[in-house]
Amino acid sequence: MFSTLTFEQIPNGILIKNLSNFDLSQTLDCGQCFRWTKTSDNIYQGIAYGKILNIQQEKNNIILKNTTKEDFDNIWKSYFDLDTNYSNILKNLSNIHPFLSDAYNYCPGIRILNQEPWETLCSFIISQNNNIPRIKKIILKMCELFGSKIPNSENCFSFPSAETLAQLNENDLSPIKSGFRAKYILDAANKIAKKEINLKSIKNMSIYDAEKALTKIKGVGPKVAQCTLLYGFHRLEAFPMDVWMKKIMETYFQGKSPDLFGKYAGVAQQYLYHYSRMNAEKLF
DNA sequence: GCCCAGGTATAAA
DNA sequence: TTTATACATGGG
Repeated sequence: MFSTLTFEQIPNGILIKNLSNFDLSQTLDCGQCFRWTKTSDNIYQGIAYGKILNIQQEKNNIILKNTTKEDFDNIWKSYFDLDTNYSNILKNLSNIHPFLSDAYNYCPGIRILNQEPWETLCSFIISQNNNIPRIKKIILKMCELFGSKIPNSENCFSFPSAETLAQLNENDLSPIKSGFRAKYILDAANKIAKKEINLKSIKNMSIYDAEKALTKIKGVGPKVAQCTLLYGFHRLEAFPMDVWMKKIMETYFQGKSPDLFGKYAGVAQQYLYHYSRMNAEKLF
């Protein structure tokens, strides 16, 4: 049976107890999000939906600091996917194939976050042919230059809206050092701002139609589109097939140990969710 | 210097 | 329809 989530209000925050299949570093450092920083052991600070959060993990207990009950209910509960019972899903997936079981054992604590669609789209456009530290730097700079300062914060900025970015040109973007991706960011911002592509309607499209709509943006191919759908729309059936997934599968099915999991701990686990809805057996 | 980074657009086979 | 190459930038 699914035990309901129990949490209690503490001074200036929320305490959640006995949460299984939740690991902060596996979730926040796996490459699905780019605005979290480890500030000390087991503590991360991040920004989403225009709010700052400090979050700490001690074994199966999570403390959300500097937040309110209201923000927890409206934002963070959904952001960290706390209403989903991962244990049963993952247990069932593990029984499908040893590959999935290995993937599960490698990183059992990854949650698929509910991030903002526009931020996710923009972030994954920046991610192409790039590495995570630099992706984070570019996004940080972009927020500092074009986002709004978060009230009562020292130096924290929200993610700039598509409307804001749509007013810029390539030259304006040069300080963020996004290189050839600048024109892609601008094309995305323009198409979203002009409602040429409506992010709200994408939520309800089939995965196929959604990918087709997103790939109308310059610089958005299948990988960026599927990542956006998985991480920005929480479409668990999305399947971002990338070079590493291909390598892992090739390696695995040649009978070798998929040591490649070590390079991107997130990959295997993230792709698990794909199989929860797709007919995975065919692939094996 | 050279190579790579969780891709994509573009130009050739 | 598949296969190469450039692309901006920074770090190893």
